[in-house]
Amino acid sequence: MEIRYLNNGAEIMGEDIRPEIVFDCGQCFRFNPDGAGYTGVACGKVIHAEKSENGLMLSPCSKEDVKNIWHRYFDLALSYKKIEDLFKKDSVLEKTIDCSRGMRLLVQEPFETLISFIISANNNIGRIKGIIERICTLCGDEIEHEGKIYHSFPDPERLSTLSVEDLAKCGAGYRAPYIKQTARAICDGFDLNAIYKMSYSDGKKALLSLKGVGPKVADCILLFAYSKKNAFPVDVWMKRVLINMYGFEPKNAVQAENFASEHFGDYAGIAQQYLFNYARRNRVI
DNA sequence: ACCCAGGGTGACG
DNA sequence: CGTCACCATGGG
Repeated sequence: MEIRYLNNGAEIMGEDIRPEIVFDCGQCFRFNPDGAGYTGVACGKVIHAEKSENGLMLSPCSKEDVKNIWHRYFDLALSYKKIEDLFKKDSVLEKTIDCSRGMRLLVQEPFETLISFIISANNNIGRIKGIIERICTLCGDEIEHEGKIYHSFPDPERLSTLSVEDLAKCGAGYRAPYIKQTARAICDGFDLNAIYKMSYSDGKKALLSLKGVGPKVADCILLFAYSKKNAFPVDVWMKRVLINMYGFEPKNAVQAENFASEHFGDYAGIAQQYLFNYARRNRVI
């Protein structure tokens, strides 16, 4: 992996990273197609990512931004080439590689991931994005980018200024009180940073104590914010994958962590994302 | 009108 | 421990 710095951007080379896969696979909700690439807000900054001749161009992006933010956010220390080679050994997973090539699990901020996946419950990705956007517009910080105003995801204190009614108006529905209560719990001292150091199962136990967080949402947070790659979230799409592609009985296709760790090893969570992406894009039913 | 979406909660056995 | 009705919302 090599990085070339230009006037206003940084070009990531040596890893096949495809914005339309990374930003439209259901792991994050704040990026949208823009020109030849995607623009979104993460870590309090607006960033545009698009495929370049030699790799992935990030802009605006200084050398310091790469060092302090994007190297971590895009998990650039991890090469996906060997991982894809491993995936080829599984005949089902092998089928997902073509349509998921260029995938990369992001390392997102815990609070944003927590609230976003509370909203995700029994919801679809389009609506989830809309709800989050309206919440950010209400109480996030304004960020100007190329003449447009974007909004950061609010911190726990700012989100707590919204009432349950405000959240409901954003479209959160019955999840509004869950968001309110969980934001309050973080303000009152629930330590999201402590989970970085916890094992997968201890982290899951901690997250499950928060309102609106069940097993699946906890797995998403552990995978997408804390990089716990043994997390294996099972939603309706993954149930279909487990039943139709791996021969699960429907009643057993709820929790599959043990199967995943035995079957996919250290990269179970990444395998999950390849499978999820494949199922959604090919309408596997 | 009905069904579905990156499910969780609370009640009841 | 497992099961299950119920939960807002909007697009297909």
